[in-house]
Amino acid sequence: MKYSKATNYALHTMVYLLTLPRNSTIGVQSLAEMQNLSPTYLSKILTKLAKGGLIESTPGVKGGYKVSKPKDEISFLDVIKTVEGDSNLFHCSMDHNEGCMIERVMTEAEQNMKDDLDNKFLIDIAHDMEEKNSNTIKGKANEGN
Amino acid sequence: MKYSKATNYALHTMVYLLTLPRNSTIGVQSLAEMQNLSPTYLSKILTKLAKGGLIESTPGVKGGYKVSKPKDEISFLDVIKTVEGDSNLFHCSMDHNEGCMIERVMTEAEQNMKDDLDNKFLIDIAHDMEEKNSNTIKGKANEGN
DNA sequence: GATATCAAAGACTCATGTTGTCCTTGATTA
DNA sequence: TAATCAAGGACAACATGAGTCTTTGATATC
Ligand code: SF4
Ligand code: SF4
Repeated sequence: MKYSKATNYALHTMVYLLTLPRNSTIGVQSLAEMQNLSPTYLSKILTKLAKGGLIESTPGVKGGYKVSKPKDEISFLDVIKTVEGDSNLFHCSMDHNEGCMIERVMTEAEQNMKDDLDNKFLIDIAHDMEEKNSNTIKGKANEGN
Repeated sequence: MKYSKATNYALHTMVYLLTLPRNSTIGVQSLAEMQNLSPTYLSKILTKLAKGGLIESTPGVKGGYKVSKPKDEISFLDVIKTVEGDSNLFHCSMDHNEGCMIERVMTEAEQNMKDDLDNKFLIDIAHDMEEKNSNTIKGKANEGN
């Protein structure tokens, strides 16, 4: 019962993408270097994020990734749901499920967490990181046209 | 990122134990039968619950398990923490952890879930199950002396 | 049009954790 | 002493996560 590392990578990548100027892109190569992990693995995660509509990718020489939503609308939950999936933490396989109290309590509690995560936005983290940009991750992005 | 089956088993077992009359015990054999699972596996879970102080076990012929706390004080969180462990869902291995915003957001959200789970008590589920005791699990307990 | 640069995707391996079994040990009651 | 209970270690089976390698396909630049 833990968040996967992929979620961690996804969050950091998204935060970094939010610090980039509008219309500039950055490749998976650079993104992977910053976090010291394999480009191919990160690529799979980014593909997920792209399919989830959070980022978009352009192939080719000056290609790369950039966010594809208004920067202030991307919540933690958006990222987590995309990477981890959006099924419930607790689910019972039994079929007499009619108004099961246990499942209900568990799901309601989980919803509290999700509600909170849906109200925390990555842009705030990005701003915070930019302020104390001392030891934060850095990379070179492609200039936007 | 899911609750383990062990948590499910633990919750159901605890709920059932709460329906038993004071000072009566029931063996892992019967408990396992009700839930259609192996006694030895359930035994490990129950041992965890025992070490966590939620239940206590007495060996020997008329032995078995019974709750070892006031029945109305056992929360969902008590059980979950004992089975799943109480570490955080999100944890970053980096050491520049000084006031990390990401981890903070994630942990705070998790805390909301935990707070809720700590305010939901198993005894209420047990009462609810007793009311509509139609299709609920049943077993024979040892009479209390 | 050839080439370099990018993402996407499938197949695969490796690590880890969950789930479960088997067998032994040890305590308690009858 | 024998039957009945839990505790625990060792192990196997399985699922999932984590990561690598390689191929394919799209795009821009020259
Ligand atoms: S009571 Fe609820 S959690 Fe338990 S077996 Fe039935 S549906 Fe599943
Ligand atoms: S910013 Fe926070 S979550 Fe990210 S690497 Fe640093 S400590 Fe970990």
